[in-house]
Amino acid sequence: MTPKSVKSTRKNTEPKAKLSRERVLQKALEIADQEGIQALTMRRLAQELEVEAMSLYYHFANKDRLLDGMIDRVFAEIELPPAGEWRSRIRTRAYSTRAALVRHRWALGLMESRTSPGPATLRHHDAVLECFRKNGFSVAAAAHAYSLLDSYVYGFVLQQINLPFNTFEEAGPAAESIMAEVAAGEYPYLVEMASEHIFKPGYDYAEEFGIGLEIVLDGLERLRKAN
Amino acid sequence: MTPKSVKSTRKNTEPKAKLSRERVLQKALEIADQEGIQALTMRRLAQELEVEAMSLYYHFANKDRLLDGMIDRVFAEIELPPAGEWRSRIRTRAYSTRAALVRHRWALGLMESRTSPGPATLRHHDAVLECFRKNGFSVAAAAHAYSLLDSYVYGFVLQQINLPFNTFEEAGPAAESIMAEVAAGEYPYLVEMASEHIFKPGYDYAEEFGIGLEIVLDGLERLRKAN
DNA sequence: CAAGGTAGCCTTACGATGTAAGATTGTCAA
DNA sequence: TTGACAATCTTACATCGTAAGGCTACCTTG
Repeated sequence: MTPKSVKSTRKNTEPKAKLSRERVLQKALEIADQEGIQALTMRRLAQELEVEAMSLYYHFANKDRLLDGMIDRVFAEIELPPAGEWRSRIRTRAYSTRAALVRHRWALGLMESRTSPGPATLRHHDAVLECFRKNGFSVAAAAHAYSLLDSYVYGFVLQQINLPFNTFEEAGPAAESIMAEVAAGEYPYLVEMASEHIFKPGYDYAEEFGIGLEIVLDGLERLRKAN
Repeated sequence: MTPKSVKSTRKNTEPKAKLSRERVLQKALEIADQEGIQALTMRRLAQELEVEAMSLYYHFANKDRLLDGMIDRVFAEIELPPAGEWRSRIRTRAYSTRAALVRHRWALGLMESRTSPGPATLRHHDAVLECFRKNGFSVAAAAHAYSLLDSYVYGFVLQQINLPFNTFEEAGPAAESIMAEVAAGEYPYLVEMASEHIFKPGYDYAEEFGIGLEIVLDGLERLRKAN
């Protein structure tokens, strides 16, 4: 099947690596990661792969299927430690999920509207459920736990991505334009929060993640015991 | 061609309502709510307003500014009860937020990439912070609380929207195609969850919301006491 | 070997989209 | 009357996803 032998005889110019689902997905991820999802057009993607746009349609029915595939790749990056205490395994998974979604900032926005999960996604969900079920969670409790956990993780990333800045250091320029609207005295509590908490050296919103996560994990523990 | 050569100051037989930021936003919400955000094009919007597409650009610099305005309208719909115990006020707000985001399913997807909050958004955040600060939350605790609370709410809605179905009743048709992929025995815990919990009469994922929310509120209470 | 099938990529074309540039009109103050 | 400004329209263009079909090299089958 693999035409390894390039016996094209004469004038076989150069490489022209063959197209494949994987190669297309790989390049699509690169473009979206580096330049944003709006930079990912079929023509642009094809160009980077040294092909014409319509060639992509041999491997993907349409752009939506391509996006589905990209989402599945992101889920494949999320790791669930194979062994250990359930709480630390779930914690690791939560951090891993956040890392993947921040690494691929376009992924969350794509999840809305995309309702057909790929194999990596299904496999992942199954593994998490297994972790719950084998550690004292009833079926119902596992459902509650999963819902709470993922809601928190997804929601946190959504907010983190929307933030105009993450750390105090990079806030500098943005801070002024924001404060300009805000400082008129209309939003006293936002001003308080900004000046006394957020606009302080060393502040990093990402660190909030761990605080909320431990609270969520405590909640999961109670779900586990309750049933 | 437009026979609107109205004599002068007198209003004619309802000739043509004037365009305005508010009227444009209103119609944009209607279209997006009823037919999805992809149906909202400048031409379509203009048509519904009985106007040409380019006329919209007098009121909005570009489509992104229009979308910003729409998001702000959604935030304006979220209510925070003006009085009462903090826990019940925050609970009400959480339900109200979820309702608004489900009513306008396109809103969450738009929030990614939109980083300039409108006045209603700022006002809303300010009111919530006030509620925390006046009820024993330190500045830091209020920051943690807000992060956790909104992460949960946004994340839950994100999942709810992505679900192919919400209740058992509407699951019927979709269930089969899903189970077809899944039933091969590769995902035993997903199958268990589906058959023993989700695919049961009366199941409604939306009800999970309250369960997780109370756990989150318990967490907030502990944040409040801790500092 | 020839004949035909098929996998994989390309060419051309079309309708839809956001919006730049500038023309046109209605209204009102001077 | 004039002129200015606010609000809307006309025209045009680059870019997008993708439908329809063509081309070519390889493989199978006789």
